[in-house]
Amino acid sequence: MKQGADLQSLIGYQVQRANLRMDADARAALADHDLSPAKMTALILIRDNPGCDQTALGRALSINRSSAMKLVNILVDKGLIERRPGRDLRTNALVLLPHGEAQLAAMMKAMRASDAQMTARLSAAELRTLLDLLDRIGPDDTESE
Amino acid sequence: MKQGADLQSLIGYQVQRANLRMDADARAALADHDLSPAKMTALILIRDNPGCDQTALGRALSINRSSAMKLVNILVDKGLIERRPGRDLRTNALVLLPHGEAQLAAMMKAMRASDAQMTARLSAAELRTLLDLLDRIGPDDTESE
DNA sequence: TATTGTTATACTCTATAACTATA
DNA sequence: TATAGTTATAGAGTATAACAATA
Repeated sequence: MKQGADLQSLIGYQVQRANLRMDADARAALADHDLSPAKMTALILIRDNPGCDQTALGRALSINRSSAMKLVNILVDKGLIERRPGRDLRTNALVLLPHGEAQLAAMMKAMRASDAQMTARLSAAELRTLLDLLDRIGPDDTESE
Repeated sequence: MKQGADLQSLIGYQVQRANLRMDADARAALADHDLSPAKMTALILIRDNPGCDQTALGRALSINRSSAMKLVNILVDKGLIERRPGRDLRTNALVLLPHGEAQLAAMMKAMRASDAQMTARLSAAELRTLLDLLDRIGPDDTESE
């Protein structure tokens, strides 16, 4: 299939294509671990923010409370995290359990290998440049200045 | 929420974040047009490859025949494309209809504006660099040499 | 045998709306 | 009033498995 000039010139489309390639490889790398890349991200966020509540986790993952609820249920059912009493009687405090920590370590290893393999054709300097450019993608703020 | 070193160093994660930001803006830009970015991409591919069949379209979009079928049904129902007799009696030839062409033009305009707005903080040279780096993300081929 | 389209079914992820308890 | 969690329900998008027609 021909990919015309319209598609080639859209940055958003090319970012999406790159993301699809990386995500497919990451999913394959995690296939043995029974968790999607997004669920692994959730585990990392909970580990790095112990005691966070579900709503905050959802915000960090760009999903709403209800979706965060489902995600947390799955991780709890698998014995990877735990809900503990939170800072008031409404909130849960999420913590990573030892089992989750162990599984996360194994997944991170597979994920790093996938990441390195997919970016093997870029030098360290190019990777730094890429991260910088990606980070600067976002709404133009000139109107609010 | 803290975003620890593990996440910051994963290129795949940062590509995904950038993609999420651009996709959200693109969806908002297309909200009036009743078609997702992926469906707009399908229209572009059909326009640039008139007479292509559903399976080829699916391959270009990284979805299987069955999913392509559903997508094509939606575009046909909206009067944007048409199934015509293909190169043999098994295949359909997909073509963009005038109505689809008009809607695609309007969507491209909105999409280009969104794309430009989200990349406004990058210079033309930086955008070229970004496209080059993104294009080089993919499986390392060294073992097959 | 292989391929294209098609249909039925199911799964994942996400969202909305409403409810409860708490603040 | 506002917020956190919860539940029920629904929609989009995708996949698998099977079948018919055609190659």
